[in-house]
Amino acid sequence: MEQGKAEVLKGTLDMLILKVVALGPIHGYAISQRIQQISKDLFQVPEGSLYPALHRLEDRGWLQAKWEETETGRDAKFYSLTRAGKKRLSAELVNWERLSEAMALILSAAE
Amino acid sequence: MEQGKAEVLKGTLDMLILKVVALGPIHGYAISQRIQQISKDLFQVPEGSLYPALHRLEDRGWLQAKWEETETGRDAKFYSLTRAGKKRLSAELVNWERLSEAMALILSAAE
DNA sequence: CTTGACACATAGGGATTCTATGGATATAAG
DNA sequence: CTTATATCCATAGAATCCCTATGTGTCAAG
Repeated sequence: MEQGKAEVLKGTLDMLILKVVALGPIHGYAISQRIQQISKDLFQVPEGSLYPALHRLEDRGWLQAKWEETETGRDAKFYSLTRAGKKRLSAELVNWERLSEAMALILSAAE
Repeated sequence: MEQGKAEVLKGTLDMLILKVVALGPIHGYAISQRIQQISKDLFQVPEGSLYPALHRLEDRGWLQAKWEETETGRDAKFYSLTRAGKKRLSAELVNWERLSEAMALILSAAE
């Protein structure tokens, strides 16, 4: 509720991760930074939320990971979307549209 | 994810209830129907979610309740916003704006 | 007289996320 | 050199929020 940092809306973290990974292979730590950056510093994704989510998405077959080196020579787990992950993302995007439109209907309702 | 009924976005139920109550005094059962109706039948609010939420909002001082008769002669608990509830709602609306804009930023991000 | 709508309520559990903590490596600061 | 900061991964435990399932009672319709 405060001005400044905020948590991601519950239930949307998976979709946000899938979307960022869809922009190109990327490792976990960078995903969280990217979300923060694109959201203009609004959303924080703590590592205790991020990594369990990544494992969940991998377990469900939406992400695949392989260890590679970053530009700076560090080892990092790079994630990319599977075919199922792409389908899942697109379904989640469609669903988000419906839900946020319904939200708008209610929040703009007048007596 | 399916077409048809959906759950409310997690974390938004309190705001939706406050908003509907802000339209005028209304009892619990009708709140859930109203949310469903305004959302064009998308959102379902099961009673097991609704009533605990109403009690929570009352405990926090955002809603006040009194027993009255409905048009059809039944007893029902009519809720209205307290002053604190109005402030809370308006804060939640502002916050929702910020969050959904940040969501849009990420979901429309291109490489 | 039984089914369905109305109206309230709670217990118990599931899913998701957070806080707290841990480890390891690189780089910059002092 | 040593310390702090940033990078990168990970898990345990708790908190939050919501749902399913169940229960009570009333009223109207058939």
